[in-house]
Amino acid sequence: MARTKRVTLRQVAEHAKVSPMTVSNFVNGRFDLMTPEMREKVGQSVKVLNYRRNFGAHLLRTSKHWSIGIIVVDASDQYLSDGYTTQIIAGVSNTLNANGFSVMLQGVKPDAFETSNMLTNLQTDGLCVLLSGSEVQRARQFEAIQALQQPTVLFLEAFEQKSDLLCSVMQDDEAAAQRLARRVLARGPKSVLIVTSGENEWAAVNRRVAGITGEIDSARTVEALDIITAGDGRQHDVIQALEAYVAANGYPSAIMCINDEIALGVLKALTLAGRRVPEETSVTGFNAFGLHDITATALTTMQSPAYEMGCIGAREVLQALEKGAFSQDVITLPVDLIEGDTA
Amino acid sequence: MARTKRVTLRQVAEHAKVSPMTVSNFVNGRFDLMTPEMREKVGQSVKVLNYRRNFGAHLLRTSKHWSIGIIVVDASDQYLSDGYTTQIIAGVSNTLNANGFSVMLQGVKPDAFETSNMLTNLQTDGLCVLLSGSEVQRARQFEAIQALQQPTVLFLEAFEQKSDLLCSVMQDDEAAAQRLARRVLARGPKSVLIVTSGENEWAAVNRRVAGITGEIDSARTVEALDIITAGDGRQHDVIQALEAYVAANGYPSAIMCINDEIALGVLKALTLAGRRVPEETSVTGFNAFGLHDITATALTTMQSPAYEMGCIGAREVLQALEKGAFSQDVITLPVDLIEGDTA
DNA sequence: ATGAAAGCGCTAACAG
DNA sequence: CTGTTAGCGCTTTCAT
Repeated sequence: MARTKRVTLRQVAEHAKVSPMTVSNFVNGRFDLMTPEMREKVGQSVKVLNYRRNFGAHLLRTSKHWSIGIIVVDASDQYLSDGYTTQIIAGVSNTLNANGFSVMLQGVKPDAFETSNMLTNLQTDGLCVLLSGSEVQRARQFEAIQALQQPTVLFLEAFEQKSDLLCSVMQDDEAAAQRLARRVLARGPKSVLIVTSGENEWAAVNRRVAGITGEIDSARTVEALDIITAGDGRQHDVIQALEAYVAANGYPSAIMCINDEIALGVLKALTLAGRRVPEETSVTGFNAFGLHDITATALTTMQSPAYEMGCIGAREVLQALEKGAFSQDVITLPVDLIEGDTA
Repeated sequence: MARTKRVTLRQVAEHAKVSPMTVSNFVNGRFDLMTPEMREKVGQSVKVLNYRRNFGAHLLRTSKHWSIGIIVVDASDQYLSDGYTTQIIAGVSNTLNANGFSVMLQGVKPDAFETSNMLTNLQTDGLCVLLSGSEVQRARQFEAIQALQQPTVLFLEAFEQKSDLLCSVMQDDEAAAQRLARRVLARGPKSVLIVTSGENEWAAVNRRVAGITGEIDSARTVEALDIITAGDGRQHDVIQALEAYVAANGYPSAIMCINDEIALGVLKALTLAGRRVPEETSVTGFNAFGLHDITATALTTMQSPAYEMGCIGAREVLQALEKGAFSQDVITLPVDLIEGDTA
């Protein structure tokens, strides 16, 4: 790594024949502390020498990292395979980058959270976190975050315990699930099957299930309501789980899936079995990620404001860093219904 | 941000009643420079005081950031919407994190590359880059990278100009395209249509087109070979572009799409038009991202080793940082055929 | 409006 | 094996 040594502030000062302090002021935009000629002169030298401040020295002095960490807790190495996650990250990173902050990204397994180098190295000013795992694991993750004493935005999840350093940004999963359930109920289904997956246990998934079952229970028109977990939620598992269910119980009149990927798997299984959708069995997804209309019959699903959530979360961290407090404890965004043809 | 001041190395030294240097040695794992008792004593103090080294001071002294930047050049804000990209990033970040490095991520518009804060702030030891844009733009991006003098891994792209600081990690798009074309040619199509998109101009796309056309030309069995560009490659554009083409030329006997998303759009259009696949028209995709078998007839496509490419690229940067040179200029990985039912 | 002095927390180099 | 010295490049503070 024989990199040529970088130009220092002092060298610029010598070049411009001023004191280092004036150069520092120039670099930091404090132009009111110098005459226009001075400013011009120093500006020239900075440009000529291609000066860039040494980040380490700056950091040592100011202890501001200008960096926000994004931690994605996921059971799989492929922690960016979910469109929901990536949209949030895109929103967060674009907003932060536009404000001069850099973004550190790390995917972590649920039980490795506390020991991840994002948490141990502490090179950030704040955090954005997507938790997952069992309730116990999530609680431990939550504790680890609190111990850091950094302003943190928690996506998709809110904890009882409030703090000035914590802000939750979520979508209204329960209301969305209710909305979707109402749409399904309009067809007067006798039986409803909910399909979830066990790969990642998101708090949001529980809220969706709660929303659906609540709405169905209070309607009192559905005779049978079952819930199955389809392995890790991929194609193969979904089809297999559905086949097993159908073999024992016959086809339900409606299948509500906890996300679009599962719904597409269900849709395929039904199509292959020659079952008409939605006439014989209606199907719904959740959290459209751009491929809901890829099938011949477009999937009925919910459109989450993921990118926007990312932007909002990022703005909240920035505000917390600037003003010392988030604007709110919990920010909940509405979810839109995509009126497809499967329910 | 009234954060309690962090414990310093000096304080640990006082607590353990040793010199700061010994603590430093302890923290940096140089245990051979101290007696076991010393090591034990310092270890206790470090744990009791919950000491963590000040990153700024460490950086100022060593000028090692322990950080690698990933830059994704994309025309859209949604720079993480492509499964190919996200798999590469997952591979890169997991590998780097496992080796104690953190990862900085930034999405950049093609013409904002040089001014992105990743390039101007220079807080990284090395870079991993996914370029896109017109040839002129990509050339400019390439120049900007060279100016940084940091070891850089270029994904999906290789430039003429070689350098010790540069390494390309790619998949063999041309060979893969040829392989796929041979599969298509086996059905003896009279006419072939290639569908690309204009959203991002990846160098890889050009190689795929070259592979397909080369194979078809040399076979001399196809009467008509056309290429169309379907807007930004989304559903709507694809269907519209295909309809326009068909209205003018009729249905081709084979449609080869430059990626899976386009292929799924084509598949939908054909299904809706009642055209049988692959009997009347065969269809192929490229770069399967997990949804190739979501449709009733599984898509014939190519499986790229994206995650692995990410891991390999990351290992190369690490090696370049350690030993001062990459293992190779260009690393090319093979692409596997996924034998679906659409071609 | 400009400059000089001091020190942030750490580690390389050397002395004991 | 342990300690001392010096200084990385910058900015805060205070003096001019």
